[in-house]
Amino acid sequence: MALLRLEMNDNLYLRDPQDTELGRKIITQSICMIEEMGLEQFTFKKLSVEIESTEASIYRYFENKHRLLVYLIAWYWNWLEYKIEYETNNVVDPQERLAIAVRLVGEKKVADPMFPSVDEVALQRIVINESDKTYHTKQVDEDNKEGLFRGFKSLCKRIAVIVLEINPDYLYAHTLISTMLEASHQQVFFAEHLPSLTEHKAADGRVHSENIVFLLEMIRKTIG
Amino acid sequence: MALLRLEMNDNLYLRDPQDTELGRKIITQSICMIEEMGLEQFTFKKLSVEIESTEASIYRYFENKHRLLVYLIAWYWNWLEYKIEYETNNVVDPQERLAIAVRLVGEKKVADPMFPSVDEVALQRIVINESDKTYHTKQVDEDNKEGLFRGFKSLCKRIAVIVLEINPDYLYAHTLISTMLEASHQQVFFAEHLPSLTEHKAADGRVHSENIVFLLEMIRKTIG
DNA sequence: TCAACAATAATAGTATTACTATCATTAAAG
DNA sequence: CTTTAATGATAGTAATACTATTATTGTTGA
Repeated sequence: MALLRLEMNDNLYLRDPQDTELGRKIITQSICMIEEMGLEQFTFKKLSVEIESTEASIYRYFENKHRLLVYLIAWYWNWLEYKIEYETNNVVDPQERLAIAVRLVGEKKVADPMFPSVDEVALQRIVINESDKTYHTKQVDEDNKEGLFRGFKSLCKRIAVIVLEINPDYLYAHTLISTMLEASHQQVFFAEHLPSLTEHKAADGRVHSENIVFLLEMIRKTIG
Repeated sequence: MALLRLEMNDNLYLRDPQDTELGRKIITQSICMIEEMGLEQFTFKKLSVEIESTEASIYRYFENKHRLLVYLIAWYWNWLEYKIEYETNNVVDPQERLAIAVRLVGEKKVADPMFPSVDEVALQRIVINESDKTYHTKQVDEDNKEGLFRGFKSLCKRIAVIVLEINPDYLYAHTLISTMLEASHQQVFFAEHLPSLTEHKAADGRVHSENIVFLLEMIRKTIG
């Protein structure tokens, strides 16, 4: 199987981590550590110890840990969009394409052999736990100008377009889809930590399948 | 007009800030500062300078700045629930009660003279920008056990009950309402900072009214 | 009226974090 | 085989998130 590389916005990094051994180690190990200890406990110092490198070297790849997080999350959305594109290709019925997209967004991910340096399972957990922190900052607007959130916006648009194909008169396609994208991880978090906020059950992977049903039904009924 | 005091969970603070002059100054000034500079830039040191007190004194009220944020957000949800209770009292039609609740959740807030030490306008901005940070931490579960999120959960339940009155067979009442509560501030944030994610327009207070229309319609159609 | 008690102020100090800077070493490319 | 790019080693800084100690003030109630 040929190895792919997702095209990432230049501004996400100082030096492209996909280019070097050290870069890939940064990605692999940071995913592992952020998932385990959470973003706040994670530091470049700790990471440098794990990968047997130095803080200074990591700083040559990413300006700071926020940028690294944004990179990881952006990678996830790019990957998801690629998968959606791939799996909806040649599917003519927009209802069916919508169902595929929602399933791909909501399902529990498994490792993708196409990208051996990325643990997609752990990365999805990071998205569930930390992704909102990428834009809830004082510098959102500058970060946005630099295109750091293009992945998420592009994914939202792609699904919104399907919605508009189904019902061209629906006024809130992007609003609805960004709401559902957020709910796709928020509800998993709620099921695990604040279960009274949702009917979904965290046990096994039930949350994901229940959530897919919920989200798809919500979209279909809402757009009529 | 009689001054009220919202009943807050004891675990939210070390010493009740509503009891003392200094406590109220902490609340008033921290709302102002967090809104202005964002949670990350905000520190107890800076706050102590503004209120002409000391870090140590503030630490006698709140364990740390995260707890202070949780307190403020909890206050907001308690306040909202109180308003909903008040305004839906004696309204028999559940559809009408739902509409009132969604309007109160989504509308742009104005200062409530009942609580002079709280700037509700600024506090709503904090909810929009920072509220997700209250639970996206490693200690969610302990915090939740201490009841720190009771306000939000209680509000969610109250509206979910209305949904179930309208359609007792709907399976995802809490899921849908927690989704809509999140969307109620997320969409405002998007309109202001990532406008391609939403049809809502940030100009004036349009986001709020457009969002109310969107959210109510989404709920109504989804529950059938 | 005074004692004692609670709240706060003043001050200092610590460990950790999030960097920045400098210079030495290694590895790869021309 | 030399130049240069990447990395390593090491050091240092300002800010943060606290904790601790002692002094001062203001209130209460005996």
